[in-house]
Amino acid sequence: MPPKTSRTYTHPDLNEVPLAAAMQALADPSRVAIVRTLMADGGRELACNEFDLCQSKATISHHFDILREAGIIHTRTEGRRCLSKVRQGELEKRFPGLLKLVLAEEAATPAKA
Amino acid sequence: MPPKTSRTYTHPDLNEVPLAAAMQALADPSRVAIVRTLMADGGRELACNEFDLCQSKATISHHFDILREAGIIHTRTEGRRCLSKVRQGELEKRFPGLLKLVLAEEAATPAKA
DNA sequence: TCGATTGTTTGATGATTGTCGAACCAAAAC
DNA sequence: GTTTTGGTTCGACAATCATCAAACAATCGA
Repeated sequence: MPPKTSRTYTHPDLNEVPLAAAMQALADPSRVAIVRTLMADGGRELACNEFDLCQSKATISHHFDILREAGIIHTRTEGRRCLSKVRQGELEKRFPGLLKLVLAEEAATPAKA
Repeated sequence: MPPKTSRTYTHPDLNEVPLAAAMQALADPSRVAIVRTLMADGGRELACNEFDLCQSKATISHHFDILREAGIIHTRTEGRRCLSKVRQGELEKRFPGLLKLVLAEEAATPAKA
């Protein structure tokens, strides 16, 4: 039986998302860490509490909001968990190479960053 | 005879610039407009007052600072003008595809952006 | 039904960012 | 030498952003 009032998330049409919004979302270290963790092993779906972020639950929730609103991740609820994954295909189509840049940067990041 | 104390600008080694800094710099509409104007006709060098930005001189100076510090543009003085151009080659090498994304976005920008 | 878990929302705080006018500096034009 | 022009710096302000504690909501487990 479907849940009564379970959370549903709205996801923008990526064609409606400006590049600046995606860049703004990916300019924050915490959000980049989220995306990289999701993209490990080719891409997977993870729940909010499966990240090693050392931040409050409110902050993490906030960051997932921003990534969702920028069209970078897709989120669905399963029981009391919310599961998110990167919208790889659509993202690549809308912003070719952006995700690759972000993933490549992990290896290239200067020590002081 | 070389000028006494003419402005000289320092430019970061692009290998020292994190992707997040470049993205942050390019997430602002004014700075993106600057980059696009510089890149029109394949790339050119322009002075600060050759942009149609409708902002105060202090604000424009501020935006050029950020682009320079993010390693996106190179600036030199010529008389009382400062001339800037996009560091295309180095930028493409360090962040492959980033500039292309920014330039492609102009055509693709949703009406409401 | 109650307790635990996952996640959201609210309101607040501090930091960061974009903006500007005014004052200032350097070079060119007169 | 003075005026004009291009650009920088300073200090201030408003907006935005990242952060959190506390309270709350929905679901699962006992």
